[in-house]
Amino acid sequence: MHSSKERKNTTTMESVYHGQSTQEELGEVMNNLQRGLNSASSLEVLIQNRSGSNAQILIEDIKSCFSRAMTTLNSSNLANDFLNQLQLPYANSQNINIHSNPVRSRPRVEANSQEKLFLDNPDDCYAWSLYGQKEIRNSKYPRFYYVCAHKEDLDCHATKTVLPLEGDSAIYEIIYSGQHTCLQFANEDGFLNSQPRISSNSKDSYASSSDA
DNA sequence: ATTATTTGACCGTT
DNA sequence: AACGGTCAAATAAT
Repeated sequence: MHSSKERKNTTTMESVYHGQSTQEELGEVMNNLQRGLNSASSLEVLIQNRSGSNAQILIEDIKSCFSRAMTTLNSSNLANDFLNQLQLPYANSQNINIHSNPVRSRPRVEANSQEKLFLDNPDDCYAWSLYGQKEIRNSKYPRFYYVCAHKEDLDCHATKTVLPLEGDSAIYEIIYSGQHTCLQFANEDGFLNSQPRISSNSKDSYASSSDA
């Protein structure tokens, strides 16, 4: 029926990495996040003394927002590069748990905002919709293809792929593509209900990927 | 019944 | 022709 065979940017999954990052901007973002977290924590202490339920909910919301924002940065090489260059006090934060990148030196290709990460957890704070999986030639596990869950309602075309890698510890190659245009709506009408809905794929689930 | 996941076909790229 | 990214029908889960 729907023969929407519009081939989009099936860009090659070479060593495509993020482009330039403005360190001032990123530093400001990180500082503001840090300030917000500190203020929220301080406010939480005050709220606990007064036991206000509504206020407590707001506090949780605030902390959730900061958490998601920091996770967003965590899902980007921007934060990693920045923290590696400048030793900020929150460089030891648990939110910055990017794994060492096993990829050798790569050319800095200014591609359309693709970022390849190697993380121990494929989850993030975005809502993704799984639209397919594919057996990959030299990989033991298939690659999972996600598009932002707000593609339809908010016309957000951010995508990501998750490829579990073999190894002693579970590491996932995660490639983010595109921008989350849905984020601009997040703070306007309150929530974006971007609850993480990614199925935490354990390797045992699809270990039966026998011969083709 | 609705939503999520699986699966294979389709098709562009290499 | 092989590979892999996308689509959508089939199936499973809730």
